[in-house]
Amino acid sequence: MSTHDDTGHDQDFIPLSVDIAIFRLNDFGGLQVLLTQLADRPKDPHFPYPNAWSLVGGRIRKALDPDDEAAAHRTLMRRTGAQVPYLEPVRSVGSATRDPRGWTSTTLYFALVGPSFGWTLKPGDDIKAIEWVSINDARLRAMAFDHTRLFQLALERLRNKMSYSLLPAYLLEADFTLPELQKVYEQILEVEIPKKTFRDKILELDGIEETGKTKMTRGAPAKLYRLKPTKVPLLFNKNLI
Amino acid sequence: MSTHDDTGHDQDFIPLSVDIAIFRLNDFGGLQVLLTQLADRPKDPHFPYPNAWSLVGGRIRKALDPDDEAAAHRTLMRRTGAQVPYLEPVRSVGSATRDPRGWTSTTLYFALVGPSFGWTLKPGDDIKAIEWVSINDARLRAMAFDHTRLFQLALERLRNKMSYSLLPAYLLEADFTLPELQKVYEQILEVEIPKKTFRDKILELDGIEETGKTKMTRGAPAKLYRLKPTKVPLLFNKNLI
DNA sequence: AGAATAGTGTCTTTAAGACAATATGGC
DNA sequence: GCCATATTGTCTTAAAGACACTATTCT
Repeated sequence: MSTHDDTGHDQDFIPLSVDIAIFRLNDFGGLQVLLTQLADRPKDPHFPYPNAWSLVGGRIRKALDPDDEAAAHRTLMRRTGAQVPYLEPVRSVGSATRDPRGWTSTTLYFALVGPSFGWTLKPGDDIKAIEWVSINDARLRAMAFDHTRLFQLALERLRNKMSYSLLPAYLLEADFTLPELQKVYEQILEVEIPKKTFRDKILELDGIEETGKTKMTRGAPAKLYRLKPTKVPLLFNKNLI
Repeated sequence: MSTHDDTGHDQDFIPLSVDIAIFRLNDFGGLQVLLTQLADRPKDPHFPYPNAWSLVGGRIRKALDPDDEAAAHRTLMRRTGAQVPYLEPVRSVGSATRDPRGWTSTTLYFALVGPSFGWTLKPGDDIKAIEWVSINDARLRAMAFDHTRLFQLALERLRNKMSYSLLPAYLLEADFTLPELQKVYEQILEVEIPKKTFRDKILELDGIEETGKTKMTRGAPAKLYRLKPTKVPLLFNKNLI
């Protein structure tokens, strides 16, 4: 048996969607996620969550999406008008109960964008508002469908993976300093990391390189680094924290 | 927008399946995975992979499966007649090309079973044979659909996760000794671990407890341990290796 | 000059690993 | 007793962390 079974009953076709937890840092270094507010839909009295907030998401369209990652990119493009630099699948959730109208399945992604991500937030017929929201915002605790749990899964994956990878670099400009990078780790993981240890481990990883430029701050100027052009963000063999 | 979009077109319903990489150890400690051989289906000339080997899998059935994990359990039960002690989702893959007949999506799981997993392998109309196969077996390199890649993803997840968790305990009897556990790590990760380091880290984790019994070997008897009854297999804060 | 921050060096503490010592069974 | 293996203890080495020192820029 496999994916494919011609004995499959017609009634077993299931609506498939993607939902994306897209993260950025606000001007003070706080982590935010992009939420959309579902419209009223007066013409659709069975729509279960009018006015509720949800992650960015949308149905997979066979004709438009060669694969599920393409569906995620298309959905983000539709709402933000820009291409995200980092996108990875977290997991899929399918059940009879996550949508009161019946069996559905969604694939959850998480995305990271830097401060100069060139988005233009685009509501639409089905979306009343779209907004960057702090990860402590109360709206995240009462979202449509199972999106509260999806958001938690995405945040957990982000925290987990950043403790052994250079992922947080995608939340900064392409050129960044080590003190900036350290602050991102400390802010999101809510820990303090000894400066020496942090620098030694990051540099030993050999996943970033000097740009030759420096960035002025209030004190001494800091060297600017960039990610080396590898496909995958480099992984620590031991945890950073 | 969300999982749910009443503007979704009928032609965007997509066949959904689960595929499971179920692992066990053979009598010599080698890792094996359960494969099925797809039947001929002479009545179905469009079936793309007659006689090919594949992971255990099947269509999700709305009427039978409250959620995707239930579908995985039901599919495993159908082929092995037994309940697996450990099952976790790896990721979903959906694309227009993974099945030549059109857009499909599957959720990949991996499962671990111990030596006394009470299975009875059950072929069927659509399955010609079902067999435990060493992870080096050539059939794994030429499976139906994208199952070769799915298998690699599952194996990668297993190797990755066992380096910071007690997962390998699920490949042993409920009561196991530390030398047995160490051999599983070493076998699957293909590394040697210093005995003292291994024991110290495993015990410090506090995820296993002594049963009070011992197991005779060729030399001195070894203490038997069992997993403490926590839901989640305990995670190391630093990698084991 | 003084404040603020970047980057480095040194010493202490902690963890990992090598290796030996002891213990317990089967034969 | 002898062999094989389990389990623990000790010492060495390596990594992590505390902390101080130097360097650079701005005011």
